[in-house]
Formats: sequence, structure tokens, C-alpha cells
Amino acid sequence: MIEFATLLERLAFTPSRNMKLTLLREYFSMAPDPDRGYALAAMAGSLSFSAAKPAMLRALAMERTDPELFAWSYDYVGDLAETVALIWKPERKEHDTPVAPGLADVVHTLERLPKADVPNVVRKWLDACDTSSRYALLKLITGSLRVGASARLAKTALAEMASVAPDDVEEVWHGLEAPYKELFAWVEGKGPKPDAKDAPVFRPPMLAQPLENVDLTAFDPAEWRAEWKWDGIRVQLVSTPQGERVYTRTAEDIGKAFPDILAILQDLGSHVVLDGELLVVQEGVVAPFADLQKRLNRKSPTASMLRDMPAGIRLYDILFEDGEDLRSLPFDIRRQRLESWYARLKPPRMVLSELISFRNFEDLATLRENARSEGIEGLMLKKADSPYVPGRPRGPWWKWKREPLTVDAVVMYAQRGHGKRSSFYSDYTFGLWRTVEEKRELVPIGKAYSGFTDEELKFLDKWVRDHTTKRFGPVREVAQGLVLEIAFDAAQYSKRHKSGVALRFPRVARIRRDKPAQEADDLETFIRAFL
DNA sequence: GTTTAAACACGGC
DNA sequence: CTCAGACATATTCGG
DNA sequence: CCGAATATGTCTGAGGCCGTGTTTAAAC
Repeated sequence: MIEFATLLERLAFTPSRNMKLTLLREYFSMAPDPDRGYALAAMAGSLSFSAAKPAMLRALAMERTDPELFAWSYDYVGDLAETVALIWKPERKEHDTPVAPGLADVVHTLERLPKADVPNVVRKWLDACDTSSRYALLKLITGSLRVGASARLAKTALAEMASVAPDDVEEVWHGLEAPYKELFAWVEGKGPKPDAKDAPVFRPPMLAQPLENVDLTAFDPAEWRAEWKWDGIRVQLVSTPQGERVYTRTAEDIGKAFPDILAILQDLGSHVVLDGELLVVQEGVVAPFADLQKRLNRKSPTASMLRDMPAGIRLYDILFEDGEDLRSLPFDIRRQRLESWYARLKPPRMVLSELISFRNFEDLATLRENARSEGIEGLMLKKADSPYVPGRPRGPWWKWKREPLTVDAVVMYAQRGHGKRSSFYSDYTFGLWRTVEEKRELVPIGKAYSGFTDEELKFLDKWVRDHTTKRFGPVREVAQGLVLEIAFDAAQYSKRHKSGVALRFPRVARIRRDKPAQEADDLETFIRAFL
């Protein structure tokens, strides 16, 4: 645990990416198995302990600290693990020389121990650790490390050890589990490259960059293909002799929630890996994203759900066919392979993603702006010769979403942020005007926290401090005097806000210092325009 | 004791 | 998903 | 031609709303 703690501490204080890579490489070559494997898993976010959660840590901290003091400290520090690590006063008996637990010990214990016993063990560990190890232990339990290095950087460090490309590590990663012994053996030249063979493993998908500040006139329309950008869930369908899977783009296996799709894959009996968009399709019509969400996290869908919200797939791409890896082939060739595969197998509930024909990008821009129908959020542009590469390379694929909508809203409340924003009021709840019994009042429609620069954050923070009318713990109510232009992708009805509406992807587009609060938008106008 | 509601956690966008 | 910022690397510019 | 300035690419952290499932607290 001490070595891991030292690593985290150094990472957190090193801004340089190259230095972080060096630190990681050094740690990985120095630390023993299985510790280093669990450290890697922690950085990659693949550790989760159902018996130990942030709420439990907060409860433990409360045993030793005045709740009020703890709340203020947490508010100030902005990070639960750091707060508890600092505030914890170890209770030690005399002549007792406590030994901090090893990383592998911690992981094994937390995985196996009955939930009721976990607080006692964690308390004992916290007493035995110094501040730095305590911080590492707590970070391990809270999950998100946020120490300036995440999964990708850790994998890059491993790749450098083996003198291979980071994508090679990414490729073998998903067939493996903590503590990743085979992976370390490979990068140290002591073992073969791990091979998933015919196992139904996840392949890192290719993602698109947003099309911003890109000069389309420099593009040759003949070299580009266009498709609709569907508002569903990007999935990878895997069918091998060893089994079938439905993966999300972050490798979550969601097959249980979509047995209808899984059954189709089984019936196909074709050894393929497909890329597509999962949607709820009712008689050929794509249902709103909310319907898909209802099915997404269910352990198993009810019979009525399977009937009323049937899942369907828009096929984008084919990665493997009969075990052959097609990813290095150009998009156009893969598309031909996809079409011929589709024609041969005729899979039910799947349709090919339509290739939109266009003469020039002006035509396409018109299509994009008019694309406000259900289920479509814009266009995808794909270069005809682009191979399928993992990650989000700049150049081959672009997502060209519709222009966001905007509304002028009034700041009502502000809240302190976390982490590096813990000393700023960085989240703003804003509202629109509503007239009740001749009285014009503000009702909240959402919160936003991004879209402003650090400079603007300082202005907003000061404005909040100078115009506070009430305090509720970390939240401040402010005078009705500041208008924000809020950009958002869609509006929907919601129970979350008093106004009954909510925004999808809200962000601050502009601070309207010039606009009096009274001239901000009305809820009624908003609903008429966007719902 | 059992049912109901609220709060938290998670992963989708 | 969004966005801004930090760092690293690639490219261009000025001497 | 080389070093400095600028542009571009990649990665990171901060956090929004939604629905489901789980756990905890409150009400019956």
C-alpha cells in the first residue's frame, strides 16, 4: 500500500504527462504481482467493491469527527477521500506498531468480507495507515481516483514497457482481468501476447470527433460518406462459437437487458463482430431515447416491455466476419462486406444504416439543420478510405450534431464545486419567469457548470458572493440579477425541477451582463418553443 | 415486522 | 454526453 | 538552417439529466 500511495501522491503533484508515464513505468517494473495488477485495475477504474462505498466512509469519519466540522472540511477540501485521510485521527494503543495493509490484501479482503464486517476492518486499516496510505486506501474504495492519470495513461505506460502501441494493450485488455498477470508477463517479455482467440471479447470501438472549427470547403465530397447520427446507444454485437454478447461502447455487457437481440445473434450462427446503434423501434419508427433507457438498466425486461418496446439495431460497420479481422480495410470495403453479410443472413430487427447521398456539403448542412425528428441528432461524416481504429482519432470520422438550442435564464442558486473547483461557486441553478396570480416569479429549469472559462468562473464566483441573499449550507441563493444564455440539445418534461421541464446537456453559452433579469425568457414561451 | 419513500449508486446520453 | 485547460508534438516563421 | 512561436492533437477533470436497482430511513 505504501508504494501505491507514493505513486498516487507523485502523480497528483506532477503536471507533466511524460513524468507521469515515467512514474507509472517505474512503479510497474518495481512493484510485485499481484499488487501492481490491482494498482493498474484501480487506475483503469475496473475495481469496484459492493461492500464498501463512499457513504460508509463518511459514516466512519463521523464517528471520529463532529458532523458540522466534517461537512465544512469536506466542502473546503472538495474530495471525500482526501478529507477523510486528513481528518482521521488514528487511535492506537501503546506499544502498538501498526502495519499498513498491502494492496492485494485490501482488494482480496474487500472482495470477500461480508458487508457487515467491512466497516470494522476499514476502521482498523485507517488507524494503521499514515495520511498518505490512508488517502490511497480511501481512493481505492471511492473508485474514481482523479489523480491526473487515468486508464489510458496507465495502458500507455505498459505499452512503452513492451515497446508496442497503446492500441495493442487496449486490444488485449478486454479479455483479461485483475491482477493482469499475463499482461505484465507479456510487457516484460516473459510470456506470450495474450490472445482472446474465439472468445466473445469486446473490441475498443472507433469514435468520432465533434465537427467544430473545421473547414468543410477543403473536403472533397466524393471522399466522404454521410449517415444519420441516431439518438440511441452505440453497441458492439459479438457472435462467436463460444457465445454472444451485446456491449456498450464502454464495454458494459448489456445482453441481459436485451434478450431479444441476443436471441437473434444466437440464431444467426455467424461468427461476426458488428458495430451499430441500439434503438427502440416500433413498427419501423424509432422511439425516443427515454424508452430505450427504460429497458437499459433492467435486470430482465418484462414481457410487455419486450412487446411494446422492441429493440432494433441500425448497423454501422462490421469488424470481424467469420473470424477474419476487417478493421484495417477502408470504410467502403467494410461497408460492402457489411451489405453482403446482411443480404446473406437477413438478420431480423436489424437494418443497415442508410448512406445519405449528397452532392456537396451545403446540401448536407441543410439536411442536418432540418433533422429534428425523433431519434436523429445530426449527421456522421466518415472518410471513405478510413480504417477502423480504436479511440477517437481526429480526421477520419466526424459527428456533426444539430446546432444547440438556447434560452436566456436567470441565476437563482449557486453551489460550491468539487476537486479543483472546491473554492469556487461553480454550479448555477437557473430559472425562467412564470406568472402566478399576477406575480412574476422565477422557477428553476436546470443547472450548468461548464461552458465558461476560468476567467469567467472568477467573475461568476465573485458575483455570487456579492449578491448572496440566503445561505443553505454549501448553497447560496442570489439576487435575481444575472442572465445566462444557456445552450442545450433538447428540452423534456421532468419531475426533477419545479418548473416541470429539464434540459439535455445544458451548458453556459454566454454570460449576458448586458441583459436585465426582467428580460430573460418566460417558461410559457420556452415550453411553446421547445416542447 | 412490513411496506413505502427517500437517498445513493451506476452507467447511458 | 459537455466544455475548457494543460501538456506534448507538429508545423510554421523569423533571423 | 535552426530555434522560437504558434497550431493541432490528446488527455484530463469537473459535472448535468435520465432510468433502474439497492440500501437505508420513515411510516404504518
